[in-house]
Amino acid sequence: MGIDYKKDSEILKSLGHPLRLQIVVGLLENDGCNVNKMVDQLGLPQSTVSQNLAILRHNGVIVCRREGVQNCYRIADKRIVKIIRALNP
Amino acid sequence: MGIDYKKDSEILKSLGHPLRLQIVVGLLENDGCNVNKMVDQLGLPQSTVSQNLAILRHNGVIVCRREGVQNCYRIADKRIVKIIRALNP
DNA sequence: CTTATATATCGTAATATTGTAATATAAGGA
DNA sequence: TCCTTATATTACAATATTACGATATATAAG
Repeated sequence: MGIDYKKDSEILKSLGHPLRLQIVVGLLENDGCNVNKMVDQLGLPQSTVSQNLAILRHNGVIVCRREGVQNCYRIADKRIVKIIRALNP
Repeated sequence: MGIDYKKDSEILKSLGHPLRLQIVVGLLENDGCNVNKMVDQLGLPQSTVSQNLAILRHNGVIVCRREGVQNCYRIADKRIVKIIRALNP
């Protein structure tokens, strides 16, 4: 079996959006973050941030863990970290 | 100065399409390829391949060198190679 | 049970991307 | 110059993505 171009390209497409890339880079620098903290930092509507988090989540770029009332987001795996690091050598 | 999210995300967006990812992976394995060879291998209309090559070219993912009547395409730089490699560890 | 807080999802108009046929351009040979 | 080959660009309908307000859901406290 070779490479799954469809699945792999979906990961890259998820990262291929300035806001989503900024979110993921932020999670790389500051591991574990809830939605409202991101909303404050980014200065965008909560629904916009939440919708883009959902896209990243559905494509396996980030994972979400409930912590009481809040949702704590983190980068899903090392592959994502490597892609981001490869971008800025 | 920090990261240029817009520019970086455009690189990832270019790669975030199954055909374009396949083209770039192909160029990684088989450095230097002209358009008709890709058209034959991919079995898609020449205009589709050419248009997607243009997207990759405009975003700095690949470069093009004239060789007589043909155009020889290659991966633009090491960053792209690293991103592709990071995807399949 | 009501309220407050945190977050997700829905609805939708604006915009962007897609695939492909048709057409244009560029180079080399007859 | 005219023809052929290789490739790029254009035009456009179909489809997908976008941002965001409105609304829904979930949890905890009172």
